[in-house]
Amino acid sequence: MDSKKPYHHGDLREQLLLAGEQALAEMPIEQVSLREIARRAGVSHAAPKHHFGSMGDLLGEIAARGFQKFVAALDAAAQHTAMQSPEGRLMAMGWAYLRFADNNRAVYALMFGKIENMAMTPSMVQSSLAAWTQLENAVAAITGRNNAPNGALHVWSSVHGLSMLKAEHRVPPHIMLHAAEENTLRMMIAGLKEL
Amino acid sequence: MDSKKPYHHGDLREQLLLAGEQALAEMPIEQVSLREIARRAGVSHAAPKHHFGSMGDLLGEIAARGFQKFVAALDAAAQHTAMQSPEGRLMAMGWAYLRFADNNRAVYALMFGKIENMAMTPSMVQSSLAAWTQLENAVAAITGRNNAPNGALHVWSSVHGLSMLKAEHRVPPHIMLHAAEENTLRMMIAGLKEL
DNA sequence: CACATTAATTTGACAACGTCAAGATTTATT
DNA sequence: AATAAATCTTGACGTTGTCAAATTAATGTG
Repeated sequence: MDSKKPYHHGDLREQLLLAGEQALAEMPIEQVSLREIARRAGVSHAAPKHHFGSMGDLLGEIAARGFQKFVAALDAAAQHTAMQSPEGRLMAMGWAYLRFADNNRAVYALMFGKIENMAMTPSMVQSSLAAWTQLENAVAAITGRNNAPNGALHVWSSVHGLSMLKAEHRVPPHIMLHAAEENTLRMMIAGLKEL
Repeated sequence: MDSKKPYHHGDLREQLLLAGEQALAEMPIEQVSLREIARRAGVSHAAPKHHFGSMGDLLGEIAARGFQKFVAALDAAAQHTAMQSPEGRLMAMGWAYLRFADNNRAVYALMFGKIENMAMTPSMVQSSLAAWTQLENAVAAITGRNNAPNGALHVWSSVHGLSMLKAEHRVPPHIMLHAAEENTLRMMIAGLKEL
């Protein structure tokens, strides 16, 4: 059912997702509408109905894809630092997290709840859980398995908070951003060892 | 001009702000509309126009008030722990932060950018800056003045991230929340000392 | 190959939204 | 008391998400 090719025009479902991601990248999130996405895909305003029950379903699917790319990015960072120290690996994952948030602003905002009426698809829950597991593993190498959940929450909070403050331009101008980010990641890891 | 009392019906400006805050507390943020707020205030749908140029201006004012309450809450925590250790004080401020986010979900979301078209009023910028200064002072007592800005960013990131994850229900269910929060705050402070 | 069935898309409608312009109504000023 | 200014209402416009019905194309079946 998923693998079937075009019925009518093309694989509209895929086109809508791409158009949606493109729209999110090009315009402020508040003016990305279902009709705008349909417009970009070159179909009528109600065409999406058959592929996505509601706007929330479409955005939910985009967020789910975002989570997959997100997990992949963290994974790549982990793989790439597989033979470094656990601290070095966590540091790299932290930077990968920050980079992802920077390079996928709108999708990242979507993933973490900027839009209320967004469906939480099973695929999304799964990817989200995968990211946590990934993080707990990286943390466990430093704190041990027992403390991994609490450690992971600490790490996630720190990096996520930093991403959000940056994205919403809430970091005061007198702070030198890049150096401060490095410091924040270092402090985050230092704190981890006192758990 | 601000202190003038009712012209026509009552002080509608104030009523609209109250109705808005009430609406934000009672219904999902995405269905809080200008018309809904006007309805709650018992006036016609276009009545707000004279007091707030746009919906964003109204929400901006609500967010600005939120920031004032926020600063006051942090201040109270700082005062209340004035004779404790700097670490104890920062801990108390962290809990105050988390409590505020819990007790003022929608306003807190507003304050940190959940709604895009929100005006950033001067009063809001000022309160926001005040909160940073407050935090930097509390941090300076631990790290010294020079490191305070970077330390404050670390602290804010950690607590803000935790608040957001909680608010958006992104904390995995296998984590015992209250204890994990306490731990996160402790690790945050421990990291601060390694700056 | 014809014909019925099912899937995909369009068209048109609805209620709700934010905003604007024009009119009505009340308060302030002189 | 008369004029001006401020406040609120009414009605309109274009936009949005969603739904129902009509339309079109692809599939399945004799």
